[in-house]
Amino acid sequence: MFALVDCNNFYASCQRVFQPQYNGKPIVVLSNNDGCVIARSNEAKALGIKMGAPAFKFEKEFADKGINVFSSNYALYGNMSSRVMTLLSEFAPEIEVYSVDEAFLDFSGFSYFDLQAIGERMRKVVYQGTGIPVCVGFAPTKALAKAANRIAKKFPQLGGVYLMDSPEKILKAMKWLKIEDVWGIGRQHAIRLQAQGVYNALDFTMMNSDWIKKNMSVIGLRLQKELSGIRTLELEDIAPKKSIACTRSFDHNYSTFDELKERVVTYATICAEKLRKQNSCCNVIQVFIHTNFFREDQPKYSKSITIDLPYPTNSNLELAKFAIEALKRIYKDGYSYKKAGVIVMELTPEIAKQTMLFENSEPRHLKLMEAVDKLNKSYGQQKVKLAAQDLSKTWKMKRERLSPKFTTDVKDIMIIFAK
DNA sequence: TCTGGGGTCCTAGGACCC
DNA sequence: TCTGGGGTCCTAGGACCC
Repeated sequence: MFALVDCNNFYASCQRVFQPQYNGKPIVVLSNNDGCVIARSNEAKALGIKMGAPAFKFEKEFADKGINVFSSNYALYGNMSSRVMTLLSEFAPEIEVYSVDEAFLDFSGFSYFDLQAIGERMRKVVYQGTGIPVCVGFAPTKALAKAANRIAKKFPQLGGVYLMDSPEKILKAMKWLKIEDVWGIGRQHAIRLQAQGVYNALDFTMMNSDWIKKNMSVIGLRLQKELSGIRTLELEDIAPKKSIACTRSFDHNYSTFDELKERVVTYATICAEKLRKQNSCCNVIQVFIHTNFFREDQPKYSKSITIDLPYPTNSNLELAKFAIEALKRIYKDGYSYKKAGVIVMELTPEIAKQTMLFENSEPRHLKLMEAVDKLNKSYGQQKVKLAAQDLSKTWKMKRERLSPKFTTDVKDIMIIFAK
């Protein structure tokens, strides 16, 4: 059996851990720039707040309904996530951290154990150790464990744990699970499947597999097997990333090359830093810029460019240089830009860099970057910058309702007075 | 005024090779 | 009248996930 453990309304729950006055109250968490809703507590869901709702359109509704709004605080969520995962990893020999708020655990060989009891114990231990509520679904395949978890979440009377351990239970669940809620079926596939008369997971398992292969590729076929109880997916190891990105919307429109250059250079250095963290170099860099897609009253422009690098690198200086080069080739005067991004691809291990015929094959700026990373680690992100990042400018993301970083910043650690 | 960010995988079709 | 066959690699685009 696999278990899928998923944190309930994760970001919203993180906000509550150190601010228990919001327990039982509706809260939402906004994306970067306080853009749109990306997490909701159950109370907020019940009040009809939709995922992805743009915050500025719902200001009034938030106020009227007494919904508490938070800017996203990724430092807090990341740290809470690793605490949850550490606790979970004690329960099974293998764990796959599938995302920031969920993990698969492999319980094969546990046939003489009481999985229901183990599930309940996981919930208790995680809640006690972190304050984060989780739900647990057990099933013979990963796709079914996803379904079991959904059932544990949807039916509170189950106590947060659902053990899908018999063909009857699987059948019942597959009848209940709507096709659009199946893990791996997105909007497009759901529409096409419904047109074929497939409305739930059971219909899908009984479907002609030629149609599935043709319209959903081998991924669809695998999913069909998974839902029929045939195991095709195993736990996956943590692999180094194949691409790394840093993309951001701006708090207001930018129109000059220099403003964009400052942003793009900063994004490039962030990519470089992430590369060094996983000991990779990149061989390709992509830069894009675009105007605000939502504005009908402004001229639209969107362009991206991909550049092959002459040598693999993870140096801030090198990547900044190539990013500026790329930006020069796509920047056009006369537009108001809303977003830019840098993506690095074709990653290779730092040690396996190809020796160059005409270039010095020594990895560039290795020592320098090591020093930069050390300084930034001690004194804070982006403390050491490139001159092209315009030191006088302090670029700010809109984060008007940011909570303290309760667990990752000494200044924000709570002080408790005991009488 | 104000609408997120970061990933993965698969396929078809074109270019190219011998 | 007649114009091969068998491959590989790369890219763009589409789908999905959190």
